[in-house]
Amino acid sequence: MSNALASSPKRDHLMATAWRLFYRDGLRAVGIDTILAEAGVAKMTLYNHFASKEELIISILEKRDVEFRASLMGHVEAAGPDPEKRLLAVFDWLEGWFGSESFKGCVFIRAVSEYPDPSHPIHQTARRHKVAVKAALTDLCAAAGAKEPATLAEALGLLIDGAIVTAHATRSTAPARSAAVAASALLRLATA
Amino acid sequence: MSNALASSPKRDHLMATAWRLFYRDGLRAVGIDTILAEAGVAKMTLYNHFASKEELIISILEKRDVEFRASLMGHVEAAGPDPEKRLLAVFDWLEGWFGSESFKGCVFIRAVSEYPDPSHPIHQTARRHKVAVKAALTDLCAAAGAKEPATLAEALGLLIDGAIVTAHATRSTAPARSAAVAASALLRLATA
DNA sequence: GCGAGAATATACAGATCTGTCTATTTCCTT
DNA sequence: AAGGAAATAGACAGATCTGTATATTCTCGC
Repeated sequence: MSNALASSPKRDHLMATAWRLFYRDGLRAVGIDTILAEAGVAKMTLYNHFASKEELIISILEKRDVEFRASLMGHVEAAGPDPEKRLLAVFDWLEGWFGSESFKGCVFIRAVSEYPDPSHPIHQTARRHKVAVKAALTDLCAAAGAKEPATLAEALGLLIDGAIVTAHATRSTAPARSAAVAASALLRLATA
Repeated sequence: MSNALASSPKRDHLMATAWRLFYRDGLRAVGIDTILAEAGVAKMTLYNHFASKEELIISILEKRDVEFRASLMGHVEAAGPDPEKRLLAVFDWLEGWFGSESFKGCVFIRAVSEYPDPSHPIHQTARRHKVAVKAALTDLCAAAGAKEPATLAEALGLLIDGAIVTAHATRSTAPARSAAVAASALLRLATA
C-alpha cells in the first residue's frame, strides 16, 4: 500500500483533476466518480492515495494555499523594491486573477461557506490559509512603514476578501480597482 | 392544488425550518427529507408549495433579502438623523450580528460559493441581493455628503463583505470594528 | 352531516453518493 | 525472466438524494 503523503504521478494527476472540478462546480457538488471518470483513474487508486474525499479536499486546499501565496508574493517581488509599490502590487495581481477565464472566487472562502461548522477540518484548513495571508500582508504593511502594520493589514485583508466575493458575484474586475483605491488611501493615512 | 406563490401557515413553517437548516449546514448539505422530518410535514405538502428544492431555496433567499435589509435599515433609523452616525451604524449592526450565537456568515455569499456558475438562478438571486444592499449603501453615502457616493459605497461594501467572511472564518466580532475604523477614515476622506 | 381542498403516510423510481472488496493486469526493478 | 508493488475493472454495499404516485385522513365552511 502506498503512503498517503508521498507524491506520485497518479496522485498529482488526481489532485489536479479534482482541483479543477472542485473549483469550477463546488466541493460538495462534485462526486468521487466524476473525478475518477475525468481523470481516467480507477477508484481504488484514489483510495490508496487518500483515505477519503475529505482528505483529498484538504490535501488540495493545502497545496493551493502554498501555490496561492507563492503566486502572490512572486508578483510582489516583480514589483521591485519600493515598499509602497509592493503593497499595491497585490491589487494588480487581484485584477489579473479576477479577469481570468476560470475565475470563480476564492476556494477557501467557498470552503468555509460549504463547511460552515468551525470545527470541521475543511473549515479549519481554509481558516489557516486566511491567517497565513494576513501574516504576509502584515509584513508588507510593516515594510511600507505603517505605524500599526497589523491594523492596516486587517483592513486591507477585508478589502481583498470583499473584492474577491464581489468580483465573483458580479463577474467583474472592477472591485480590484475599488479596493486598490481604498487601500492606497488607507496606506497613506497609516504612514502619515 | 395550492398556488405556489400564495402564503400559508404550512408554507411559512417549511420555509422557516428550511432556512434554519440551510443556514446552519449549507444548501447542498441539507436534503429535502431532513427538512421534512424537522418540520414534521409530509413530502407532498412541500412539493405542493414549491416546484423543487431550487425554488424553495430561491424563495427563502428572496425573503431573507427583504428581512436582511429591513433589519439593517431599521438599525440605521434607530441611529437618529445625523447622516454620518447613520452610515457608521451599519458597522455596529454588523458587530451585533457577528456576535450572535448562530452566526454562520452571509447566506448570499455562501449561495454564490455553492452555486458558482453565474447563470444559475440561485447565484443570480444572491447577486441581486448584493446589488440591492449596495444601492442602500450608496444612498447612505450620498446623505453623508460623499462627493462620489457610489465610489465610497463600493469601498464600504467591500469592507462589509470582507468583514462577514473574516468573522465567519475566524469566529470573531473583531472584523466589524476593523471595518468600522477603515470606513470612518474613508468617509472622512470622501467628504473633505 | 357533507363535500372540497389540504395534508397525510407510504411506497416507489431512478439516480447518485462514498467507500469496500476481489481478481486481474501492468509495469518497474533486480 | 521473476518478483512485487501499483493500477486496473467491475461488482457491490448501503445510504442518500430529488421527485412522483396513490390512497387515506383531516379540517372546515356550509
